[in-house]
Amino acid sequence: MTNSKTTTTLDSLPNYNSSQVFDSSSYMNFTECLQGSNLVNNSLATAFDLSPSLSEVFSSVEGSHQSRSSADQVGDSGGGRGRETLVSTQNSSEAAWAEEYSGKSIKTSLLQAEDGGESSKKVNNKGKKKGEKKDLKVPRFSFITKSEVDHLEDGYRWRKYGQKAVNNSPYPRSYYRCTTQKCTVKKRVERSFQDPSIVITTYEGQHTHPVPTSLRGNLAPARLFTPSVLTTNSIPLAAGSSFSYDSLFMSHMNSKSGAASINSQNIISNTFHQQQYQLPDNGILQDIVPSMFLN
DNA sequence: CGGGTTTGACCCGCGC
DNA sequence: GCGCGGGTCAAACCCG
Repeated sequence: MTNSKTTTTLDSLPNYNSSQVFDSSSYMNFTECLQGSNLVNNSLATAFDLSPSLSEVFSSVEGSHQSRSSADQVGDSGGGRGRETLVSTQNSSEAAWAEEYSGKSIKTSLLQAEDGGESSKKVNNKGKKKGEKKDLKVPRFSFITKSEVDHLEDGYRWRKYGQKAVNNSPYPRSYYRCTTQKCTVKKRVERSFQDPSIVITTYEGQHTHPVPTSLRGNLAPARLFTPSVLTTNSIPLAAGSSFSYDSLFMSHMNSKSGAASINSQNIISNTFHQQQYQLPDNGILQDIVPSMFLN
């Protein structure tokens, strides 16, 4: 675990039609999403920068509604517009995307699945607390990583609470929970059986606390997506400008829900606060933005 | 000893 | 109704 550089390409939702993929109400704003997914508060930065073996990342966002049937969400997806098709439901996705990506360079895409169906169905109705079901939308954010290590360092502390064998795969799926009290974020990690170098990480929920300072010193937000991490060709934003992921996210949501497609102007001007991140001067990050949300 | 991991059992929803 | 598979629990175990 020491080689590779991380190259990430954010594309867009592989499998869905932009016009129907989202139900904005079901998604949290991007920052939340990222935060919940450890992507913002330095987590991914950690992963990208500090995880030696990480070489490529593929990401996706899922807003989950538990109510949807998997057939619903996955079903029609039929390869959204010429992009890589990536079935978001993880159970069946394995083969699907392994197939898709094996042999090709993996591109990072912001995949939004309305819940990825996969686990949403059962979610948590453990016999114990049946009174309270956490049915509501559990925001999910998943990404594919080409890494030799399964559990990427993301700044948060996790406790493994389970492991299951995955169908048709020699690699097990591990379940982690954030160790911070009252934080219900979960993370699921599994490796592609077709391409063992690929790891699928899915975050569920959002952290209710800041990243536990510590682990790796301080990681500046700007380093979140480092130049080496991102490569993509898409609509550029003004380099050096700061933006809010939330804005982007919301814009995306809007565009998804029927509104006109977003434009960088929108993205930058909208403010949904929370954290704002500085775009690196080299403009790399700017590339990622539009591509993440335009679709 | 506290905190994390392992692992088999259990729960539950879904499809047949 | 039943079996399957995913997700979670929790006791046992490990480790610093």
